[in-house]
Amino acid sequence: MKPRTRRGGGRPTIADVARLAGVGAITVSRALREPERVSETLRQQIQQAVEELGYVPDPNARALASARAEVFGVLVPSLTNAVFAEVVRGIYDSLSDGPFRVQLANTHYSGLEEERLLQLFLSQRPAALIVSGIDQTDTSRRLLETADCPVVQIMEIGPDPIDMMVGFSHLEGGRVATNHLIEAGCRRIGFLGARMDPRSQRRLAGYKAAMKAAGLFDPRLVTTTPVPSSVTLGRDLFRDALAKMPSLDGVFCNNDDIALGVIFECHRAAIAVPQTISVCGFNDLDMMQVAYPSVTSIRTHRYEIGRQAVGMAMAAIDGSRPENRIVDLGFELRRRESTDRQN
Amino acid sequence: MKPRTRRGGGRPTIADVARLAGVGAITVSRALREPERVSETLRQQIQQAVEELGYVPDPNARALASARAEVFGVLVPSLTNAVFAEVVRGIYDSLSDGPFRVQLANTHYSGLEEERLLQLFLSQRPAALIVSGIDQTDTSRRLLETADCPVVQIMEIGPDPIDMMVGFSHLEGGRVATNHLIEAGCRRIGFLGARMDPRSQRRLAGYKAAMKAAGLFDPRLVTTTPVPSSVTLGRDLFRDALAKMPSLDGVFCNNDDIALGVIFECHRAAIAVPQTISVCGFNDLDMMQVAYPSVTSIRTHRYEIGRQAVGMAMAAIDGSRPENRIVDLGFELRRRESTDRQN
DNA sequence: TGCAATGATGGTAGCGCTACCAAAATCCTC
DNA sequence: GAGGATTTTGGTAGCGCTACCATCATTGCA
Repeated sequence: MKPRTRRGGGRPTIADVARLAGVGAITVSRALREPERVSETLRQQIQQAVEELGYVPDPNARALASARAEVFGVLVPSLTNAVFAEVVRGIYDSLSDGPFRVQLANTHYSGLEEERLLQLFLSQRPAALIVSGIDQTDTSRRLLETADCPVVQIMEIGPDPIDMMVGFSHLEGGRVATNHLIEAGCRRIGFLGARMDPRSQRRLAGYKAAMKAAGLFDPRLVTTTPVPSSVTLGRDLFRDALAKMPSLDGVFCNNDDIALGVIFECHRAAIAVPQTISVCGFNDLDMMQVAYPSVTSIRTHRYEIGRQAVGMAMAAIDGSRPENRIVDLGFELRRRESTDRQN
Repeated sequence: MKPRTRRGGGRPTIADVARLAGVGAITVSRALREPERVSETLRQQIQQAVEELGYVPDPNARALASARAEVFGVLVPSLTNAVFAEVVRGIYDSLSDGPFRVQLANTHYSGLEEERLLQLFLSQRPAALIVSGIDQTDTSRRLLETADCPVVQIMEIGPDPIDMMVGFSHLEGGRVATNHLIEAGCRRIGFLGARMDPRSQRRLAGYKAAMKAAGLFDPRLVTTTPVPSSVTLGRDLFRDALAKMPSLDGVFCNNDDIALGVIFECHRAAIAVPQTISVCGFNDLDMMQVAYPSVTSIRTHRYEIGRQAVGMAMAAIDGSRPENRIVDLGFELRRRESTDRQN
C-alpha cells in the first residue's frame, strides 16, 4: 500500500509545499489566495517552497473544494464575425493577468444551443457569465437569473437586464445612419440585411423609423435574407435590391461586409458612389476608412464592450456591484466619401 | 451537524441519482461514461433518474478524480485574425457534440506568453493540446514533449513534430504565388509583409527562392514591418514600396488584408490592376473573389485544419494514433483578375 | 454437475484543495 | 499585568467523482 503518487502524475501538491515550508497546508492555501492574511515571514517561506517545487495549484481541486470555478463563461453567436472576435479579444485581454480562465462557446445564433451551453457552463459553477444580446429564451433567462454569479449581457442594451448590461442601441444606430443618408440628399434609400439576428432586426427598425419620419418609407426598399453575412452576399443583395428598385440612390447596409460588397459591385457596374448611390455601413471595421471610396459607417466599440463586461463582472465578484447596471457605450457616425455628395 | 447541502448549491449529485435508481454510485458513473459496461435494465433506470433529477456531472470533480480534464487546450497567436478565427471555429465545431470543452488562449505572437499559458494549461491535465506553428521555444517544446497528452501543431508542417502536425508549407505557398506572378509576365515583383511572424518569414523565403531562381531578386523589392497586419497597413506598405521602387509591376502580399489595401490604393492612385501592377494575396478570404478587380490568392484550408487537428487528437486519445503524424493539407492558387494580364 | 472464466455491480479510499471551526499567539486597554 | 479583542495558524472533514479491487451472478466447458 503506497498512497504516494498513486494516481497523480507525481506533481507537487499543496501538502508538499506545506511540508517543505514547515507550515500547515491551509496556510499555504491562504498565502496563495489571500496573502495579506499571512505573516510576512511565512509568506516568504511558502513562496520559496512554491518556487523550489514548481508548484502550480490544481484548478479542478480548487473548484471542487470551493464550489466555485475561476472561470468566466462567455457565449457568443459567432467566432468568425469580426465584431465578436474583437469583443472576445477584449474579454481575454482583460482577464489575462488575473486568476480567471475563459470558457468560450459558440451559440451559432441559436437560442436552443444557448440553453444547452448555459446548462453546460453552469455545471462548472463559473465565477461570471457573459452572454450576447438581450433576447434569451425563457429557459435561458431563468437559468441566468438563478445562476448565483454575476451575469453580463453584452452588445445591446434594453430596459430589463437579467443582471448587468453593456452595449449600445442598435435601433438608434440604424436611425442615425439612415438619417445621415437622408440629410446627404438620398430619397430612395435601400436597407440591405443578412442573417437578420435580433440586432439586425433592431437596426432595420431604426431604419424604418427614420424613413417613416421622413415620409420616405417603402417596403420594397428593404432587402433581407436569413443567410449569414459575407461580402459576396452583400454584392448579391445589392443586385437584388437594384433589380427590384433601379432608382435607388442610397443603401444602408446592415454591416460592413455587405457595404463592401456593394462598393465592389458599384465599381464593377460603374455606378458612381456617392453621386449615384450613397453607401453607409455598420460597425466601422478598419478597412472602411481605406476603401475606395472610403465608406461611411457607424463606429461601435467592440473591444471596449468586452473590457467593460469583464470590469463589471469583476466588480460584482468583489462585492462592489456598479450602481449603473446598464452601460451604454454608444456609437459614432463616421462620415466618409461614400456619403459625401457635395464634391 | 448537517453535512447535507452544506456547501454545494443543493444540486443533485451522483449519489442522489444512485439512490433514486436503486444502484451504487459507481454504476451510475459507469452508465454515464461507458454505457456498454452496464446492463440494459440498469442503464434505463439510471437514465430516468438522471432526467428526473436534472443531474449534470460536475466536470471539476470528474477531473480531480480521474486526474484528467475533458479539456482541449488551444493556443493561437491572435483571436481577431480571420485565419485563426476560422481554425478556432473548426476546432469548436468538431468538439461541440463530444464531452470535451475547449480552453482557448491568445499568445499574442509571443513565445514567452506561450510558455506561460502552456504551464497554466498543463496544470489542468488537458486531454489534448493544440498549438500554433512549429517554432515553440525550447521550454515550451520540453513542456509539450512531457505533456502526457496528444499534442497537435497546426498551420504549418515541418520535419520534426513534437507529436502530430497538420498544416501546409508556407514556403511553398510563397513560391507558388511568386512563380505565378512571374509567369503572368511580372518582372519587378515586390513583397509586402506585415507582422513577420514565422509563417510570414517562410512565405518571404518562398518568394525569395522563386525570385532568385528566375534571376529577378533584388532586396529593394522587399518591404516588411513588424507592425500587425491590417488593410490600412497594406496601403501604407504599398506606398512605401512604390516610393522605393516606382517601376514595380507586381506585388505578392503576405496576406489578403494587405492585398486589399493595395487594391484600394491602386484605385485611389489610378493604377491599373493587373495591367500596370498585378497583385497576389495569401489565404483567399471570401472577399477576394468579390473584390474589384477580383484578387488572385493562395487558398488555405483553415477550417479544415481545425477539424483535422481535433480528429487527430481524438484518435490519439482513443488509442488509435494515426500512422501519418504529419498531415499536409496543402493550398491552391486561385487565379483571378488581379493577375490576369491577357485581356 | 462442478469449477474456472467472464461479466456485472458495489464498497472503499482517495484525487488536491478549501470551508469551517478551534487553538495559539499577539496586541491592546485600563 | 490581567482580561478581552484581534490576528495568525492549524486540524478536520468534506467537495463530487472515479480508480482499484472485491464480490456476486452468469456462462462455458469438460
